[in-house]
Amino acid sequence: MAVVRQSPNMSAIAAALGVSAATVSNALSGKGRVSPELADKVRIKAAELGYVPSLTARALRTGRSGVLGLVLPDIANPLFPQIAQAIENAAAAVGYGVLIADSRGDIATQTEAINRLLERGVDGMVVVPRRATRIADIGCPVAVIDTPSTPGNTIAADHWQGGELIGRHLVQLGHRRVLLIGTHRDSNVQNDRIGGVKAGLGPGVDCDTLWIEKVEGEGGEGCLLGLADRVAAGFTGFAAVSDLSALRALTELQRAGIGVPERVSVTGFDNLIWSPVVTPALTTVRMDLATIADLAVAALMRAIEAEADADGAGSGRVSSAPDRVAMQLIIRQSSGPPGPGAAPYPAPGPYPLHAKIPTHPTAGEPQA
Amino acid sequence: MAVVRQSPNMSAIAAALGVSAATVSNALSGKGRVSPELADKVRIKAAELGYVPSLTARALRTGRSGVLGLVLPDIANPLFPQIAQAIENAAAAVGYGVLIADSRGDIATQTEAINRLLERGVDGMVVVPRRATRIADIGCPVAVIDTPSTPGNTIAADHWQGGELIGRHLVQLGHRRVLLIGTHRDSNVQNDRIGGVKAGLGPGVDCDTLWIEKVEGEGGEGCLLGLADRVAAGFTGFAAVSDLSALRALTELQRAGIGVPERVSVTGFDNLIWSPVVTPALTTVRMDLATIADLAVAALMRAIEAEADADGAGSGRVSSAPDRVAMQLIIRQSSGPPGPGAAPYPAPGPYPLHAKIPTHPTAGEPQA
DNA sequence: CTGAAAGCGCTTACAG
DNA sequence: CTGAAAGCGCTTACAG
Repeated sequence: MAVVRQSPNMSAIAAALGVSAATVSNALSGKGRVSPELADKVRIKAAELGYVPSLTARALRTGRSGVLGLVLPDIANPLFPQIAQAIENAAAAVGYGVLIADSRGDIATQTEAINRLLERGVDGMVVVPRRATRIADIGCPVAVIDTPSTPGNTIAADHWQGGELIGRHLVQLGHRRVLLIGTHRDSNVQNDRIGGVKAGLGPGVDCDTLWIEKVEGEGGEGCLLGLADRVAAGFTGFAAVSDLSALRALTELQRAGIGVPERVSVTGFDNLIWSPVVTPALTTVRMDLATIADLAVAALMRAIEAEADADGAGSGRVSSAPDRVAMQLIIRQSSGPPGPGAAPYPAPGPYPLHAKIPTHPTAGEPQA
Repeated sequence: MAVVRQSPNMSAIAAALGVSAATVSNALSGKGRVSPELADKVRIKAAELGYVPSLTARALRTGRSGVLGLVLPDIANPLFPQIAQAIENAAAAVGYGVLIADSRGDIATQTEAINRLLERGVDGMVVVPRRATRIADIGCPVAVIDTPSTPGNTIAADHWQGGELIGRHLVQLGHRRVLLIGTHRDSNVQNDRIGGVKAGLGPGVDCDTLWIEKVEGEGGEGCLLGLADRVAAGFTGFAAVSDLSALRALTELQRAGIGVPERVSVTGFDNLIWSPVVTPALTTVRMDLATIADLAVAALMRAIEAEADADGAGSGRVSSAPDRVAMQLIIRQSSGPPGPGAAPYPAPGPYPLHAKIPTHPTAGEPQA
């Protein structure tokens, strides 16, 4: 029962050329020791035959799989797509593949997920730890993306500095009473962001923090945050520590008839997909995920190299020189001067119509 | 230069027990041919030594990698997390790993992504094709998740039926003039959904379709859809074909001072993360992604088996008996009877305060 | 500059 | 019921 071969192997190329497999290997890997002419012939023949190297065989031989694991705290997190995309790109750029593992927000599952990845022989892994979790030393290099203030962190966005950006922005707008909105008291990311916002606001601003303990759970649905009361109490700035909370705040305020941004400002974090399209568009701050991913992968590559050289298990958390990358403020319409009439905000209407309205839209065919 | 061994191999177990590696293999795989007692001894010794099988070696030997590829049209799609999670879980349940590939919404990149996966030796792949794209036969089994009406589709949510659910809901609420909102004319998914909504609304309802051509591009930001004019023109139902568009519609209407759901209803699609938390919470329809993923993976497993048996390349698109799975309507506050005062919707206030407000919130430490 | 040989860790006919 | 042997496709010292 011969295995179905999808493409020729090195021996086939070697046979076709009357040389040895070792020579084909050397020629293709470009590690020298083969005359330029022969190397060319080999390359040409390989292309001609549609040769695709077996990464599995290479992995078995070299002990390196060429695969990185990505474990995320909660795959349902709206930030996940961006992180996954950034890591996948960074990994692909250095010839690595990415195996995903979902930890479903659960600590036990996170450990299982890591083990599954280990069994599959990943050379290293990127983990975005579930909040309030530390990653133990496992059998391979690990790059942790959390916050700069977390022990064991490898690389992360500078959440504190991002918070400062928001704080300064709000104070410049003239806000003097700001409500911070977070969802998880035990999240390092959120605490850093909140610390940063307060620092950015400075001592002259009165602020309070509202923790929405379970934004997702049953009962979280449709439960209002009491923001209208806050407005009545004099709050004019609402700085959510995530775009999801910001959206929640924005819609609640609008629903209560409170003008954003004429009367109050709302800001978020992370520049999630909806932030540019809601009305008013959400002021937020974004992470440079591409850079973070590049640095995380680079750190992993260094550790993997080192492990191979040192022969000893260089496994463990990996660190890199700059452990934080700056966040960037994106000012949109949801933040403006406090108080009625303070800003010349473009009134809602007339509405520019940028979309075409077909008279006879085409529909797909039903299959029933 | 011995490779760093993280765990003993079969030979080590065999040596420790004075038996052959073949016997260890047979005992561990449970494929019989080993006395129960010996098998037990082997298992115990394996556990004792912390044996972890090398999936790479197994892959090389059997020609099966135990890995599935997942290629997504646009990893930034907010639905991605749910799909990835569902596929990862379904795959893990049958002992498979999942390698991701990002096609960045680009057709050429989609092909590259597929090739990268192929080179890594995936046994099969799940692809959610970019809209208006067909997946050519590649060298391995492929499960396509698109729409039941798309040729080559393996399994998908019944988008048309989901649309019908929305249509019927709106017509029951009394809406007689409905605006459908979509973003991509060439999307089979959106066209099926729109067809379904129209079918559900029936002939008695007047409807029109608004295509927001580039919701993401520059210039899409903050550009209003002219919904207030639509309301003035008598539209009371706004059925978006995605929750993102629904959110856009909802906030635009709110911003214009139009009460949702007292005056108009807004509905979405997909039950994305924000739909339960906005105010008013979004009525939407959800796919049963877990079932879809299970069926896709099961179809792939069958094809992989068949390929091994048939010896010939059974590669190509895979089909399964039921190619569609029903969608489920989730009624929330954003949809209600049309016209002012028609519904006893709970007025915005007094606000129940379900969140605790700490006096001295703890902040993380700045690292500057 | 090129080749023969060994070996990564498994699984699988085949013999005993 | 158990073992010796071959081999998946590579890479890497080591000889020539």
